[in-house]
Amino acid sequence: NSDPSQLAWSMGLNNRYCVLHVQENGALEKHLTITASSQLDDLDTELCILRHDWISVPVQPGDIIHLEGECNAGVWIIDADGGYLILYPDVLVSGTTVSNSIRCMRKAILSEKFKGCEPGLRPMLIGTILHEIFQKAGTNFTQEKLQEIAFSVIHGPKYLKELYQLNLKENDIMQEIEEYFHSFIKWAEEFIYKENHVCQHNMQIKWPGDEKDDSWCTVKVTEILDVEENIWCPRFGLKGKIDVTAGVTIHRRSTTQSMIMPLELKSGKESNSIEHRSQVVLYSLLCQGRRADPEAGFLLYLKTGNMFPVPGNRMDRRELIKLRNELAFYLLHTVCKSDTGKERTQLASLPPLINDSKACSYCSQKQNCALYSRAVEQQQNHFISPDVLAAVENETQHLKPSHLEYFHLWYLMLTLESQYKDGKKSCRNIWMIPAAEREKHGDCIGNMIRVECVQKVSDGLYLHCFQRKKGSAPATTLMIGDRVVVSGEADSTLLGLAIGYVQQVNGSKISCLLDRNLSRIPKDTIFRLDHEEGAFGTDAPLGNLSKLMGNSPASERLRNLIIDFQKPQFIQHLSSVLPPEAKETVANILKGLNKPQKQAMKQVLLSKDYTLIVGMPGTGKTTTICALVRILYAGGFSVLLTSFTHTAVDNILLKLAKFKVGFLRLGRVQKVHPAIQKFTEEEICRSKCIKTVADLEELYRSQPVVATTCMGIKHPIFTRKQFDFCIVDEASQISQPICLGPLFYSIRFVLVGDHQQLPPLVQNAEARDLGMGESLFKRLERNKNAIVQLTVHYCLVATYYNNNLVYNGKLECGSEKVSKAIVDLPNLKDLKLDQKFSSETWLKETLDPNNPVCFLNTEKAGCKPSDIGVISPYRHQLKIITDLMTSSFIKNVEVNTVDKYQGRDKSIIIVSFVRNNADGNLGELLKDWRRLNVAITRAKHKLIMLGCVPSLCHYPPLKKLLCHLDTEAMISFFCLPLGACESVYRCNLL
DNA sequence: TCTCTGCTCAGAGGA
Repeated sequence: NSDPSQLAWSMGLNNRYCVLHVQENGALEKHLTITASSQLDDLDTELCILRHDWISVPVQPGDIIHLEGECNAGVWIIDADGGYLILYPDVLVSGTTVSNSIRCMRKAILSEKFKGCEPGLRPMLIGTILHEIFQKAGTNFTQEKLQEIAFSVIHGPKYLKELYQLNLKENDIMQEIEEYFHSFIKWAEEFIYKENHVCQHNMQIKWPGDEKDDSWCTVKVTEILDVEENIWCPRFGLKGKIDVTAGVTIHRRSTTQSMIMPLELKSGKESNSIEHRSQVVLYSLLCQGRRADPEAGFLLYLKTGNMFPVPGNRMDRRELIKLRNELAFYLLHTVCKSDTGKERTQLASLPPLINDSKACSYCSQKQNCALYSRAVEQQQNHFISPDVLAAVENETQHLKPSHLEYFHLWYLMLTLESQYKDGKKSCRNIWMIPAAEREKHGDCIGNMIRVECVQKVSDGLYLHCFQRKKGSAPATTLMIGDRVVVSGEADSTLLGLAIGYVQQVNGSKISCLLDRNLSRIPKDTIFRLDHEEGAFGTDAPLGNLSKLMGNSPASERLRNLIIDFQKPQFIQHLSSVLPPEAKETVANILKGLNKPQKQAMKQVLLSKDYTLIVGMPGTGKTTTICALVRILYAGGFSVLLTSFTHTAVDNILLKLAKFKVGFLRLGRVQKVHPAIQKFTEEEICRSKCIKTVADLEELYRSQPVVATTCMGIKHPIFTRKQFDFCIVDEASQISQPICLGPLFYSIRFVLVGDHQQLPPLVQNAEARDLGMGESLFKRLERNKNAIVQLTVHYCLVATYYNNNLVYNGKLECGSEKVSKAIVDLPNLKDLKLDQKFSSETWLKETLDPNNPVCFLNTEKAGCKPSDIGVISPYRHQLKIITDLMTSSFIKNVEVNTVDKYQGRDKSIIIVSFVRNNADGNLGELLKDWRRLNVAITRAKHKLIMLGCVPSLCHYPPLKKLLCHLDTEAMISFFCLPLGACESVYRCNLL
């Protein structure tokens, strides 16, 4: 518990404590022994007494809390009349989540877990657009102006995709929007302050702290200070966006008061419901993260133009904070360890089911609710009422026990894995760790001021430029394209001002594209830019899992194939698959392929369910996929092409672009390979001037080949388009719930991979033990009839050693030419090695094309291997190599990890094994034979390996490799002399 | 022990 962040802010406004001890004191009180010190042996403790219904706060020893109220002689009293306790204040809960939890806390938690599971609805889109029109109007509410704004918003690029998704045309909603305008204008006339205009509207407000009953006031909005203001408030553990932040004058009892208040817009029915009012109460709390307590806010119904004042009463605030505490508890305690600590971690129960058949029948989370209850909580279900149990059964009756088990296991593994990551990359670092401290790790840049003007790029996209106030910028990992959070430094009221991406890094200047315009913030404000790594979201995989459990034919089919291992079916004859007019084109494409590749094409065409293509290194996987897409395209089929990473997707597209196959690339342009960017949706829309839903529909309809990452399937195109085939490349590296995503949108699928290479990365040991590293590719491999193997390789080096070691001699050589291929080094003769190297024969030998595999033994030399190499298992090693290369002006040599090299190759590869010690300690990374396999199969013509032979021999697979190379006399071993390191990376100059 | 890619977000209404 020496976490320095616990100490920060423990005094003053942010009374942050660690709970040491909890004592129930009868039914009326709970006593917490608390300390503001991080030193647990420190006796500096205080007492916090919880009374009344605060007793129910689920606080435990070890918890971090924040206290509001008064402390007298080391004693805090939190009761119905005074004080608040905020549990886990660093867990920021959004305002809507809290107000959603009023009726059903279980639903609020489920909505957090299964974000984005709910389909977009028409009233929601109308609501969003109305918000934007209102916010853009500022204080100019005339019919003409509103009409003009509405037209540009509806016909602008922002909502085009959403209109497509809901199958709406621009005119369909324009009319509905216009119906609101007279209410907008009515509101403006009543409330917006104008000179020489007597505003006569009065309203009744019972102000917090008013002793008398209601009092009448006149309310005028004098200024719109901000729209969509983003506030993070660790004081109350809340976050949210405020529709409109308004300067308001309130005239009552002959005094006039000016305040900054939140205004919440609602476009639906004028319900004045508890949820709506609660949202405003929460925003009045949230505002205190940035300015003085507004004590109240307003609820404005756009349909009628009526505005209601919502005071932030103590009672309402107290109840909402208690709800927030409970939510934070459930969000944090997702698993429970058994008492013995030896048993498996279990998933915790969610908040209990409510017994309200009407509310439940409308609930958007009812399927997930029932699913979790059946699959996870079944043991604890015995105290549920029979009718609720019946509803749960009914909602999940289409699922077999095997399906519930699959859901349970994956939910648990995903939870374990996300917990592991949450600790390190939490956004709380922004307010808990000073910028200077975070700078040391390269995660942040502080002491920045804004320079130059803010440029509006488009709606909600503003280019800002920051510069270090004094001196140069520190070494940072911040790179172009990284997500950053901009906050005020040393000013806790300016947390999370804007979020965006790094556009350019130029010495001490950094430009960022941000979601908000910061030009209104005082010029001398000092900012910090924090790198937002973003916790690995479980929402995408959980969403896919939830969908897999859905009661639809597509989900049922995938459940049968994936969970129950139903045998994939194939039809008998090709003749019925391809239209006659495509046969010639297909035959031509097939001509360029070898036998197993042709077999793969055939198998895919004959498949009714799925095909697995095992592509061992150098067997032309990319070529095969490319040919497959061309054949399917020629046959008139639509194809969805995906992989986990952008790089892998573009790898195939680069090859495909050479043929006459058009395709649509989805995804953020900055992440796409420059040569492929012209195929992205954004670029096509720009070049073809696509501005209407009809045009967009035509674009989507006209593209039979669509390529994106597995995570890119949230795109609207997938709500309306089905594909004949889905191809997933590098499938052996993708975890099951992610790989599932694209499969919902096609009739058949093809997984391409090689399970002898690296599996999906899993960090949590328990999740790994439970099988989280098993890819869908691996899982389905038990159905042998679905597998085709590409066995003819086009990579010389692979044959030399790897074949017999890993693939049991299955690989055969593609051609005579391949087996004799050597690297072409035309300038080798002319290469004038430095004087000091001329006598060193090892370098010449290493470069000799007739020595295709070399092992440079560093044992005798005692040289630091950290000076050499292109591929290495270790990041640190790569950093050192990169720095050395930069200082010697060697450019364009790709230095990367083994993991990142998977799926790619180069003519010459230098592998640096690094490990060199006497005790045989190899570390975990090199122990994975699959990583070794990847490392040594990346070279097409020449492989140079560097390592300490005696050290590496401690590791069986590597020893086997070395012995094999030795006995077959396929390898050239060289011992390095002292100081030879530098010259080795000079090889790359060739 | 040291391998890391994807993702805006919070809130848009309904009953």
